[in-house]
Amino acid sequence: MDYNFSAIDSKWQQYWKENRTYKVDIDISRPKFYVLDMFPYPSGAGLHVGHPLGYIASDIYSRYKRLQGFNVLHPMGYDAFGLPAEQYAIQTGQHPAITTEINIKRYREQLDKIGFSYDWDREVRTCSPDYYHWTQWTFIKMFKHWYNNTTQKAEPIEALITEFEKDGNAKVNAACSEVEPFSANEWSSMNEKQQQEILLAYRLAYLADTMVNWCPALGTVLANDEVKDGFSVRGGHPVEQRKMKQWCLRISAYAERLLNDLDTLDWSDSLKEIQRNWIGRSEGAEVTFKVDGTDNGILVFTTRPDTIYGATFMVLAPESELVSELTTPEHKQAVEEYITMAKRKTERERQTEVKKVSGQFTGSYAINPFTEKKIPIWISEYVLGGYGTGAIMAVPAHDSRDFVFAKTFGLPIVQTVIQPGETPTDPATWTESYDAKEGIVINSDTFNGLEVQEAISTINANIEKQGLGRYKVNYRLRDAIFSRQRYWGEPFPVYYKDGMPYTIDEDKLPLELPEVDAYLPTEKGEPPLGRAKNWQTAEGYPYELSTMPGFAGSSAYYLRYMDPKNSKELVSKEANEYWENVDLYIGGTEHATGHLVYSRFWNKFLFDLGYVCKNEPFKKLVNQGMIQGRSSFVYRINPEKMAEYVLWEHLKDKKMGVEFVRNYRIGNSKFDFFSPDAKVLIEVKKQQSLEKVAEPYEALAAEKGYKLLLIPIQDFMGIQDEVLHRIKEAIEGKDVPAFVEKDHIEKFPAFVSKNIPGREHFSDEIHVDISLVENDILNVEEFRKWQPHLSNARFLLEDEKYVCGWAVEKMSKSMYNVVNPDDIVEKYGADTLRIYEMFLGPLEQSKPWDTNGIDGVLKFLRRLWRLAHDANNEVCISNEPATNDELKVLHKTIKKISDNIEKFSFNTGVSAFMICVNELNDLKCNKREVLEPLTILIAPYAPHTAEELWHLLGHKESVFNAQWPELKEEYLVEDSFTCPISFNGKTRFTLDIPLNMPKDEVEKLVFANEQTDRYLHGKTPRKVIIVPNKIVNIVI
RNA sequence: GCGGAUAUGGCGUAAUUGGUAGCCGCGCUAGACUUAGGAUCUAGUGUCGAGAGACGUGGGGGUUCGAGUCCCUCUAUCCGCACCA
Repeated sequence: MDYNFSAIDSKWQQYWKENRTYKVDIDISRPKFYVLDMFPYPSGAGLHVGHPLGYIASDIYSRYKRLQGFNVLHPMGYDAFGLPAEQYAIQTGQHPAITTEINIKRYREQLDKIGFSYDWDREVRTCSPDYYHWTQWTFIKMFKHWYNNTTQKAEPIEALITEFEKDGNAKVNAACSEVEPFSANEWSSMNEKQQQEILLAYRLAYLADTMVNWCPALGTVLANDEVKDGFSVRGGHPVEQRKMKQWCLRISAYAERLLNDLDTLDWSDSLKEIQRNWIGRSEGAEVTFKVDGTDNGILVFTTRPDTIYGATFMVLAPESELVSELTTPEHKQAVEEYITMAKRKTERERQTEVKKVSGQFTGSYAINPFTEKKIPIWISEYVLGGYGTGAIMAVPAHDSRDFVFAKTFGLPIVQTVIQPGETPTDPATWTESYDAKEGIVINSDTFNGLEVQEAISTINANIEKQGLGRYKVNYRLRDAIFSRQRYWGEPFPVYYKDGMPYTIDEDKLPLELPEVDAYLPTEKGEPPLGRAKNWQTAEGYPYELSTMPGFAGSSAYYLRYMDPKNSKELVSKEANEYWENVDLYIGGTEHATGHLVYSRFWNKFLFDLGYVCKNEPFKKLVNQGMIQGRSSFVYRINPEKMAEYVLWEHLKDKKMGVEFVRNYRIGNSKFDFFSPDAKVLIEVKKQQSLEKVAEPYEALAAEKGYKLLLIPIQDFMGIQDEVLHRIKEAIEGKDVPAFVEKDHIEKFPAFVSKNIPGREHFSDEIHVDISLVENDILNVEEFRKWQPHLSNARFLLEDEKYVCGWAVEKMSKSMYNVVNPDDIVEKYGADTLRIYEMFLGPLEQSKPWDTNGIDGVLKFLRRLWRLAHDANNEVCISNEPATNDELKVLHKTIKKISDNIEKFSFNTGVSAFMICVNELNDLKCNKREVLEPLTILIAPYAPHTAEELWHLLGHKESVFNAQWPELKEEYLVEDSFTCPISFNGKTRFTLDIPLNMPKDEVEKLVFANEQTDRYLHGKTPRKVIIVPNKIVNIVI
């Protein structure tokens, strides 16, 4: 039988399904291994060849681990709540659940065709009530816990109440929103609403007025990682800042643990760096500056207490609550105008205006606690309300932003740090500030002469001693905003009583998403859930109308896979203690600051509560690169540009005998061409435009005594000769009609091949579906059928072919460059697709999809197949013992393949297989002793082919129940080494030298060789370097 | 602006981690077989040179017996963050 991949694919996919080959259960007799893919959002577009890249890699790894005796958990599911399904629902009225179901079905079909080893019995969908039951449950737990900074963990809210009843909140060291101090007595005298309000400030899931990213087009708020450059990541709609009451998760409480525990993870440095950046830890001091003439103070955060003597003014964020209090009557109007202006700006505008300096003086002054000088208090947008204390001490000499601000508003600049050995200059003459954190302190009283680092700690200590402030660590990480004004998400298990939120009882979970008549906001502007009937508790308390964001469902899915059918718990203790956490997680970098932060937080919270046994969810993480598309372009002729270009090419070289100029002006009228000698004006335009200008142009020409040629460009291609003829006649003084006959009025879209000269001057680049293009040559007939308006398309060819342009871009529907894996599987088979994707290059690297070379992979699989078949394609396997040469090839391959899989170097693995098959081919080896282990080796890469070969070798069970072949080093040992002999570092020839030969003998051997004399050129070597079993280098 | 990564034949890439640069595949050239086919097989293929040989891992410099690999510097591309005090 020939290598019939489609028959093999379907046969074994069927077999795996029927025999539940990939079903896994807890088995304490075997070590576990958990391999996880980032589950996909099932979009309407289906999978493209980029999606499976990571799945194939993790599948290879899973199968490899299984063959090594591990009990491998390798599940898959769907991140099924999300915007696109909802947008589609708004447009069509179809329930998102239906759309999602259809898409999931399609995804599943596509995934099945590639032959993954998922245990589909463990599938999860974030949108199914059995699943979001536990998302809601976790939310309730967060609502009922607070973060104790002293113990560094989440603790039950009841413990906090007990503490309040005993001592008030004075001794509580919590990560919380701002709360006024109160005593035990005050606590007991509060009514329930007041108490709830205080507790809300402590809860890990809390409701608060926050500045949010509001996207008017989507009608919802977005998380920071859902916004990029002031536009929504999904849809690209503008985003603005707005203050709204929202659910938030106090993820900032975990900032330090999220940061520190990064060190324990086997993730790439770049990814860890992105997370460190996102968490953004900075050490410094919190210092209070007294407001002049009052008892109030302004608290600021600074990382540079060493420069406090250089603080010559203060700046508040415009949204700071202190502003109204500090603004004096004469500055009130200007300040208020400034604040209104700042509020109106969208995130986008703020970002583009980063370099612009703006601000207003409040009229008030503060006292610098060290210099005791009066310094003015300003407000400016460059100080952010959400970071630090929303106020800064400005040190213009040593901070570039403060410097620009001081320069703009003429504020004083005082230098307090200098590079050793330099003499101070007047800061007013500087062009930029000295920001570096190194040097010697000056102008700072008793601290003069200290080195910056010493000064920071000394002044810090001084601040604490004087009671001005304290050492403080700040994080950039903000709490996660957790409400979305959408329909297609998890409902909050929350109802409102007396305006305060309460969670429903856990035994009432899941709180199922209600039906609505439309997926749009209500007339009152409430979220879509406002349309649901009876959306309230049995007692009549209204439920929350927002739903949870996308990351809610994806934050703990890896836990649910461990025990997906459990209706009593998120995950049983037994399952969690067996599977622990994810050993290998593969996915894209796009989740670096979103999902991967939220998941870690979520896991740490559950860890604090004792529901999970591991502190971190994902031990090792590998980011696969993106597979980009290779778009093809056709060049549509722009008739106006074309006509001008072609004419100009003729006119500029005096081909007409007279000189022409381009773009000639008479008054306000512009003509395309003019010849002063022949007194001819030429204008090229669309017929309709010409008719409009004909009259005034004729008048103008008549007035000057010029001849006027108005040339319509409709289908210019067909009338070039005619046009040129008319111009010639005009130049020669013959009387010519102003209009060329309109004999080509039909609209023929015309396209020009890529390498036609001047193409870039007269055509527009248009994406063309890549299925119409092969090797950059356009299939002209198919192209005409592609879209109705192209049926009459005409082409300017080169060598009778239409050559397309191309570019590497993101794979997307709109660029017509999407490659569907189904097509590749159909044409080449699943195993070829799998191997080819791995062969493309290193897993982490982004690369364009390019099928050049896929034939090589198919050829390789055929050659492998033929090792076990004779010339007539009959199975032919020898039971003779293998020769040493054959065993050497095999064991070399065992070593390489194992090493490469461990290192995730799948591309070099493929290369090793190719070498192996080539060598076995040369040896004409069809021995069972070699082919059997080889089949196991290749099974992770090419599971279908391997199963079939395994079967042909006489086995009844799946190859995945076999054992990974054992490496026998003894077959790899060589007795001699081909040693390069180099002169001055340049290799000249090689010598076979017995392994481990003593150095002096090697030297003798080398100098006994006549080739050595040739390269010595009669000179005596100055030095001979012999690195045993590596190289010999002779220095002359 | 800050941070990270990358740069090797015509193309995708490889190099035991400082030791023969270009493995494997594509493409290309030539040949074989053939009821010419986008099948299969064989040989060749970094550049210059008839040859000996010289040159060659983005550019320049350095360390070293020896550098694609280490150090300095510049350039280009990609990615992340971006008024974070």
